[in-house]
Amino acid sequence: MSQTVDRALRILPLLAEGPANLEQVATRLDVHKSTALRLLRTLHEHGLVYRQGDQRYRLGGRLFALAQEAMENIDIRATAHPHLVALNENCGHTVHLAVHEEGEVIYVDKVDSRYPVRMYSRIGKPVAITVAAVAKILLADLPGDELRTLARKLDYPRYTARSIIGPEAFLAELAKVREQGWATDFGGHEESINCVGAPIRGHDGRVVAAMSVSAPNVVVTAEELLALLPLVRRTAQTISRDYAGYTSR
Amino acid sequence: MSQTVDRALRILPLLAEGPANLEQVATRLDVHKSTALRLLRTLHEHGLVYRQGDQRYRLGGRLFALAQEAMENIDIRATAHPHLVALNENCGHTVHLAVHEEGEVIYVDKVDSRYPVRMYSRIGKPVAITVAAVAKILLADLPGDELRTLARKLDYPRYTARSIIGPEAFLAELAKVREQGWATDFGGHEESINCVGAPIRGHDGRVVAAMSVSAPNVVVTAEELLALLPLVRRTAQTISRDYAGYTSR
DNA sequence: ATGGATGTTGCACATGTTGCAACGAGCTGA
DNA sequence: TCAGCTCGTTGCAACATGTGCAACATCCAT
Repeated sequence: MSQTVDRALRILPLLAEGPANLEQVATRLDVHKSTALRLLRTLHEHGLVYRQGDQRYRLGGRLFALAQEAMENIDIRATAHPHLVALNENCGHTVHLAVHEEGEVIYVDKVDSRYPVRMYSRIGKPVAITVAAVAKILLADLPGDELRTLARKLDYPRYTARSIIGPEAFLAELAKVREQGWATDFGGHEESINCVGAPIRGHDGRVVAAMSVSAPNVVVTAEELLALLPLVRRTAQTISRDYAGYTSR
Repeated sequence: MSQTVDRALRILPLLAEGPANLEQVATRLDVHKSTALRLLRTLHEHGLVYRQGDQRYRLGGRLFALAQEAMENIDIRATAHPHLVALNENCGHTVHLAVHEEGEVIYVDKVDSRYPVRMYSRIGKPVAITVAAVAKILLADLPGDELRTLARKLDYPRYTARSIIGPEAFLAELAKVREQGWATDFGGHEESINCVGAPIRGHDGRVVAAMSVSAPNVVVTAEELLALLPLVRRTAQTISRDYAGYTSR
């Protein structure tokens, strides 16, 4: 909509790939050097890009601070957090909380496993949308037409032999998830990692977030993890009640 | 420099305070509604802001993804991480890694305490710059004039009775830190939390990052923590060597 | 010294941004 | 049901702002 702002913002993902100098930025934006310079300066003034010693630009620290504050405004987080911690203390595994936002699913909270072998994930990281248990839960709640459109647009990377490939398989899996009210991911993202997840619902019954418990094969088998399902679902329901009571609107 | 981009970027910290509707944004930017609308739409297209159900805007998920990627480009992180983990396994306390960037100090890595009582901090969070051990270490390395300018500009919040207040006290503390090559924070930020930290240096001897070990009083006394100082300094030196060898430029 | 590569500045032009005014949608109370 | 309010959206004309150019500055290698 706004050309100038659009150009400036296109610089950010570009720099996210790695530091770049003025000319590289100008070339990739397809604008004159002087234009790129002005945009970079404006971003710099706002702390969104940082100029390192060798004159190359990279993303700046303000970005972290903003992401940080944004995270803290997500009110489901505050409600859920103590319950996630309690669940973690109870079962010892990694607990995740995720929300959906316009075609992306992102982790917004995480309580680490107490076992030395931990899975890699990080708050703020976009979730593998076609395979993760939390993603299935969140997307299963979308209206049918919107979901079909999304399913067609998605990529279906074959992370492992058990990854879900293609819109039909994905829609079928989501139908199952919607039906049963919970989801699993047994090695669909990383061979040796299993998850079980459950939805957190707002006062109107819509899914507002999803939580999951994850553990590597070397710690517990898929069956043992599945045995935790009732506990996970109970926790999700407790959070839902808490949230519905708490939410002001 | 660029008015349009400047206005657009001013929206971000504004939304970081909490969700806002079009009119609030327009008022706070001091522009017409239609202008604010166009800027918001552009930010929206890039995923930096998100429009929630009630039509209010808040910061969007792409921000997390960007911050995430930016973090992973900070190469000192990759070098330091295994050493931080090793130190954590050795002493059990929370370990932090921080860097300095234009007047701000931010945590870029963290390994959590194995004790149940953990301090609150989060990767990406700006550090309490006037009291934290890592901040003292990083700022102590700045050139004298730049440092004095900065010291005069800073706020000195009285977090606790032991917080450092005022530029003179701060500069004196930094001189001591520079002299001795390590820093502490005994309850200057939170009454019951102590830290000891050491600098990580690049090939030219300049401080490129700082690391620290933190623990609450209820777990170990300040004296016991101080006993870990040699270990912390040794780890920092190991990372420095690793980094100087590794760095390509 | 000389040449090349890259960052920076001032400026004239026209393109994109701006505020306005009018419209639309949703809500409230009479 | 309608008038009256608030708040988001749209089209447009005026002109402020962003744009690319060309010249200059700086740095490095030869």
